[in-house]
Amino acid sequence: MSAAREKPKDSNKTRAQQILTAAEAVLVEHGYPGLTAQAVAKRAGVNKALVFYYWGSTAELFERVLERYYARHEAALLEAFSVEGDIRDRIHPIIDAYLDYMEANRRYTRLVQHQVSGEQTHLPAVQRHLAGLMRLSIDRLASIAPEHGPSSAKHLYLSLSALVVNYFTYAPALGEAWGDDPLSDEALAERRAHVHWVVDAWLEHLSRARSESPRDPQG
Amino acid sequence: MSAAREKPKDSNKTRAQQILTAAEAVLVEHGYPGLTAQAVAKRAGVNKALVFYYWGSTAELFERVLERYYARHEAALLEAFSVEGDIRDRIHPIIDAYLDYMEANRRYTRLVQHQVSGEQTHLPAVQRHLAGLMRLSIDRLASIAPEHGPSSAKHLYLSLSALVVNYFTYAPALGEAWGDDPLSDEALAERRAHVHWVVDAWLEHLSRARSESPRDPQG
DNA sequence: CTCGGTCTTAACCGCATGGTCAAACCGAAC
DNA sequence: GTTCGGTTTGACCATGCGGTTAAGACCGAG
Repeated sequence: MSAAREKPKDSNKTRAQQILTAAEAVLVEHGYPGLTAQAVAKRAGVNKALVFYYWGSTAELFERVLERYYARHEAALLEAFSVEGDIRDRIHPIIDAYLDYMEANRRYTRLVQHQVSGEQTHLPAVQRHLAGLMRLSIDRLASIAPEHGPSSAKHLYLSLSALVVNYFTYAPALGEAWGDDPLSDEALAERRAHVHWVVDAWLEHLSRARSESPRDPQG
Repeated sequence: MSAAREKPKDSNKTRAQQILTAAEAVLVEHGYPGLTAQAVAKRAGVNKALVFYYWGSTAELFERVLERYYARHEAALLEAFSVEGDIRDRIHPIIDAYLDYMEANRRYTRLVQHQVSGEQTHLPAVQRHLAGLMRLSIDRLASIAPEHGPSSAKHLYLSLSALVVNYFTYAPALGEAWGDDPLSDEALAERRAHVHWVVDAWLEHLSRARSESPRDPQG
């Protein structure tokens, strides 16, 4: 078995990676229904059969791309949470880091939303990654939110990501309802301020509940 | 032109309405990609060509179903808002009515989410309806939230619907992350309590901001 | 019973899809 | 230069799609 032809003629990437990158581009541009073997092949400048030669099926290809995204997502979240000191003092930088990542991956955001709201076919993959992200966040939020109940960490995490993710999901549809572009720098900054505002409201409400009924920190 | 055959042989519905109902069922069960003429025809127990005879195209069929949903949505929202007195006292019943509707239409919720996060093809319809709903809500929330800024009514509305809608969107994916079924009665009740909790936090934060800087109610 | 419009159907078309395959290509080892 | 094995290709297949069409079934009006 001779080694694979070592000829990185195009940006020193292997053919398989070229195709994966092309798939990524196609996916964020045209969504899951647009992720056809033909489209990927054309984008990568290769024959359609090569897609199957290297990746077996389009479903496999999709899962790999999704895996990439979630790996980055988890890394970003981990890094955001890696601040020191009381989380109450650091929560806003964390939120900012989360928002930064989401803004940078806004097209993925819509894609994942699309996928998770769609068929059950690829649900297991999403499920697996989502569970990891949630466990991670709940763990880090344990010191400021109860484990169970209406103000529990899992609800707060879910709501926070809903706040952020849904904005990008609905952005294209908001064009008419709002006067200006929801994805302009100004609009994004205002949304960011809103998220911070919401988090402040939560923290305030959490601490007030704690001070009013110190016997029952479980909420 | 003689009148259409007045023979409601099957649950006194016209053929066109039977097909529309079938399309609705297919849509909420298999999503937009599953809404094929064949599937609808099979569901309705009629020939495939009939779908086109009555509705022209599958796209047209989809829009009609969506229109139905949004009409109901807007009606539910209007009725929820039709309470009297200070909105601050009535906000919780309103939220409950909103949640009631969403719970009753949870499959639609995922569908709309799926659609709005998908291709641009059917965006205009979603856009039109969404704009109406948003205008309505902002109007009713004007007395408790500023018109612009981070705590403005439009952000609050968007965030509130995100809280509610995303829960159903992600419900299937939450199975692994949470121990119990996110759609069980208990889980739904807890989520409902969470939404109320969030709204309370918002109201508190809003009134505090107002009392702290009464000169600038614009936020 | 016939007429005429409405409804319904099977058969068909063109197209794009995911996926396969055998043959051709090509650099390296001998 | 010839063989060898990984790589690449165009041609091909079955399937399902949206949509059309022409012919017939049905049924009330005359």
